[in-house]
Amino acid sequence: MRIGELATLCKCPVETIRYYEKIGLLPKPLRTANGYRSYDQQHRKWLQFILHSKNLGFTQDEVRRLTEIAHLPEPPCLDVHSLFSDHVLQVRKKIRDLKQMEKALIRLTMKCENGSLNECPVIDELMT
Amino acid sequence: MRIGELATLCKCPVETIRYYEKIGLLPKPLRTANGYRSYDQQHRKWLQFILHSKNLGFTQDEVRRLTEIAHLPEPPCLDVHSLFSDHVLQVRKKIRDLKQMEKALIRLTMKCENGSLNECPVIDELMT
DNA sequence: GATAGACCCTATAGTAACTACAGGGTCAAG
DNA sequence: CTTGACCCTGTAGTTACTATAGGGTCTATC
Repeated sequence: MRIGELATLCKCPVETIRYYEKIGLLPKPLRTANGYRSYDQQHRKWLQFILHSKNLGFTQDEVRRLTEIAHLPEPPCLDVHSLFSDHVLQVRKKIRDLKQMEKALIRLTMKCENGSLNECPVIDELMT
Repeated sequence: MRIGELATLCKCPVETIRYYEKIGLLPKPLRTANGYRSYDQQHRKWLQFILHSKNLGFTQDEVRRLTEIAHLPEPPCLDVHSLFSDHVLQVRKKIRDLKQMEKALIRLTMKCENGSLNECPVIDELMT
């Protein structure tokens, strides 16, 4: 199948597929006589793998490590597990940080009294 | 005061201060005879304002709008309020998305049974 | 046989929000 | 008079793409 078909199948822009190939995340496909990329089902699986990992919030670097593990003949489950549990911790930290942010934002908007004031106390507080 | 002193006062790298000046977030300071930047207390307040806004998760563009409002003679509280409440919604959406992620990650790590398996079912699932 | 339109190709530049050089100048202390 | 800590400008690198320029290919239709 050609790149456009793979793109619609995986709901991923064509440029992104070429990009993943360029940075070595997705294995290079064969080329037809006219130079077009030619993909098979295995490529589809690899791309799916990358996209799902991204969806779970893994960075390019982490995805790279995951794909390296996945390409091994007998992927060691333990390595996958440790990558995942590290990542869960990071995600939890982000959630905590965002909740802090939310609290701070709400505290400040309270000072505004729904924006009914003429002078803005929020700006003053942000400057100090 | 010179850029290094401002940097240590605000706990912000020197390069970042120059960067904020370049993109027009921080007003250009006066220069001493030898070309060094010379900052006063007002600059410190503006920089503080930018840094605090970033800490609350505002993007550069939002910070720009906030600083524009803050630089007005009578900053309209209503505008600040609407920027803040929009932002709270975005933050909440991010929290929801991350919680989804966390759930999916945990469901997958469960499949691993603490990495004790020889074959990795997580990799298989990510490919489909 | 010409041409329009939908594909495909490469290579480069742009985005956010900085950070890290390279290659210089200034100034006070020893 | 030189060492070291500052300061300057300008450019390139980072992440994870997206967009554009400038072309080639293939199929259908007039």
